[in-house]
Amino acid sequence: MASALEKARKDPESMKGKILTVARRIFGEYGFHGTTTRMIALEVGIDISTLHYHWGEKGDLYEAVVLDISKDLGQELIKVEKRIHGLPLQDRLAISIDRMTEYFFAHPEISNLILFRYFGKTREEAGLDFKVPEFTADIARSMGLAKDRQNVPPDVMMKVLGMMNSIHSFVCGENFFRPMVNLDRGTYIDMAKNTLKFIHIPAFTQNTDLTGA
Amino acid sequence: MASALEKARKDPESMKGKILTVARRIFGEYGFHGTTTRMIALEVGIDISTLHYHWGEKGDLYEAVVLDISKDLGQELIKVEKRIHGLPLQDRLAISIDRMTEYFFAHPEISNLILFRYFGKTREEAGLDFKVPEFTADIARSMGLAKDRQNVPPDVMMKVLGMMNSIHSFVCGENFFRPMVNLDRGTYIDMAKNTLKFIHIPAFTQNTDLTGA
DNA sequence: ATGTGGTTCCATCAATTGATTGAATCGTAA
DNA sequence: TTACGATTCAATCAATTGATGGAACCACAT
Repeated sequence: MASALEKARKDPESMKGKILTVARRIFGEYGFHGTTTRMIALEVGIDISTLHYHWGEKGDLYEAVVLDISKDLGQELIKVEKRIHGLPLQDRLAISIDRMTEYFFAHPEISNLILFRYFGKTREEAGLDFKVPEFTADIARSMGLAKDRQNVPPDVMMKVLGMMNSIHSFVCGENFFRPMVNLDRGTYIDMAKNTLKFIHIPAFTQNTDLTGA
Repeated sequence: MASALEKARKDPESMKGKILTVARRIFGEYGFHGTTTRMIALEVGIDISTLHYHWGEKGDLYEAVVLDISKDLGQELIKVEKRIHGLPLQDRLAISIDRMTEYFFAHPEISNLILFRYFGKTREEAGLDFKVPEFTADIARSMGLAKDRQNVPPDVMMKVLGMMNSIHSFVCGENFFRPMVNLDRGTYIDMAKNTLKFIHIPAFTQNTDLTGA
């Protein structure tokens, strides 16, 4: 049933919505196994039975969170795509990196959950995924690096993945990295953006072909 | 007591050593909370009480794993540093990326645990860390991007962090990314290396200064 | 007020999990 | 062989955790 999720997404003030919001954050911070239903319920200020009443078992709530985030991300990607449509590659890259970085820093639980999904195994096999392959191919296409979303060359996929992962890394690693460079949050975000642009734009615009095996 | 760890490191065939080896992998795959002492014991083929006899409580074993990996990584960095000493920047970067990528792909649990350490919260506060700040500063210095390991400029720190994280991402994300690009392991690793060099070398060698706020 | 459907919480359960105890086992030196 | 320390395991405990049942509560139409 996507109806439960749709209702929660449309009415964030409802109990379903409040639980979903908190669950996104807690699952993002602690991962699936590190999160207990009691942690979420406590944060919302409700009993665990209320949580189960609305979302079923823990795994179902987690799937709802993944789906919720996947939808948000998809919407954001469409917005960015419209914004950059028709611009020269250099500008498309710069604007995309700025906006996506801004977006993920505003919603760090998205980056957190995506990285957890990539890297961490769950004891019970997880069925649902983040549509990362589709999103990645879409980004490649909207960047003008591939004609259509099918048949994106592997090296382009790798570059796009590398770029997205770089953003996620700076977002998820903020608690760890920011004390290292001793910057306030705003400056850290700006520096992340500039570093990302500085690093990744040349990778897509330079002509030298080093990617051949 | 570092003596227990030292013994395990010197004699990987000992029970302490076998447990440590398995623990590295399992903790890396499932994270701290996702790993149970029974999973480790089962894999080693022993009883959990034997595991506790050798390593104390779960958190102690995890700390030993972190310390173990930190030492391995430190040794590898020293090797790389010797290898690239005196070479021009371009070569230092290329060789470092090749070797570090090769190394992490050969020991993916190191990348896994580092990323878990960065990104995931543990319910009980973890005391020990990976000496990432020191390592990062060391890398910056050995790259010739800073005079000494103190006072590495923030933008250089960010670039180095970005580079290291990119490597970890390709390593940790292999199970997720490789099916997307449909490559065998060797080709995937080669393409990761080339992509990393292609992306990061220009970031350190080009003159354009985009990092200023 | 009365009933009804939807919601919430208290009490509780079963399974999992980290950890310990005490008995058995093994290697080895006397 | 015997004795002793080190190691291993079966059995067990207490705490945590996911999940449920049933009573209480609430809003609202009749």
